[in-house]
Amino acid sequence: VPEGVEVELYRRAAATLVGERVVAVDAPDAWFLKHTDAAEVTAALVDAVITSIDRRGKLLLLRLDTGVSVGLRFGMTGRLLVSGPAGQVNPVAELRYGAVRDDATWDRFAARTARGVTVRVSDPRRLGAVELAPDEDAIGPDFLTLTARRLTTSLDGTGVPIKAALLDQARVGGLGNMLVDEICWQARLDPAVPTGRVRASPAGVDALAAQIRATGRRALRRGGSHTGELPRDVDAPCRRDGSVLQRRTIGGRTTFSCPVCQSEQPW
DNA sequence: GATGACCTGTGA
DNA sequence: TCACAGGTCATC
Repeated sequence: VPEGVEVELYRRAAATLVGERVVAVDAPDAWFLKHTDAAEVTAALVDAVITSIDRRGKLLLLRLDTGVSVGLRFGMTGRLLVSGPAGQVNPVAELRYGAVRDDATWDRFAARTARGVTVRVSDPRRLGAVELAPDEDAIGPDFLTLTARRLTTSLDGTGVPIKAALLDQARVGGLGNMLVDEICWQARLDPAVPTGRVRASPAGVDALAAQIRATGRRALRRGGSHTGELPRDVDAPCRRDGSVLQRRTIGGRTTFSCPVCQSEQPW
């Protein structure tokens, strides 16, 4: 599943596109284009030069010399594939999650540059999106550089479970279901604990911010948000104490946690 | 603030 | 055959 970790890997893979002029666009799936259509997105890209490629949370941004930015979202199953003139596919294509096949009917969006580099979004489930000039300010501080100070602001006074707060892209950008479960497990924090209780402890906010950064960096190093130590299996034992993991729905998402080592406030 | 819809491949 | 996966958004 493409969380911020995967999108960061996509960004690095796509860095080869910087400085390239776009010569062709293929946008065969109108449903995938949000607040725009194939003609408009083609007009925005063709003849423009890609000046930089940025990431805000799970949003990938192709910035153009025209001042326009094209936002790519990957939903649950979207992948970014970059291929050079020789046709080789970028290693990002090897990432393991969900479907690993590369079916041409899943192609939702593609752009080709003058030198023959192609960037392509493949998404079987069609939950991703392409958007012109997306609202970048709607995304909170990034999970890889999150400070305790900014996390404190993001956790302002509510009783929502801490997991739901961390999944809220307006509060923290880039975290998805799997990474949040892993972060809570690493922090020995019950994902159901009210956000206000975490915020009330400066030491807790500090530790949580550090854990978010550390877990994010580790997942990045290991190549994906699915590489954590917390098993996502029914009846799987906790790696720390061997307890049978608990499976619940929190924040509308399937949640795994250890009923023993994550049951008490660690701070 | 919680819930369901969106979408469709996957595996039981 | 059908529940299930989960990022995002609309609606309750």
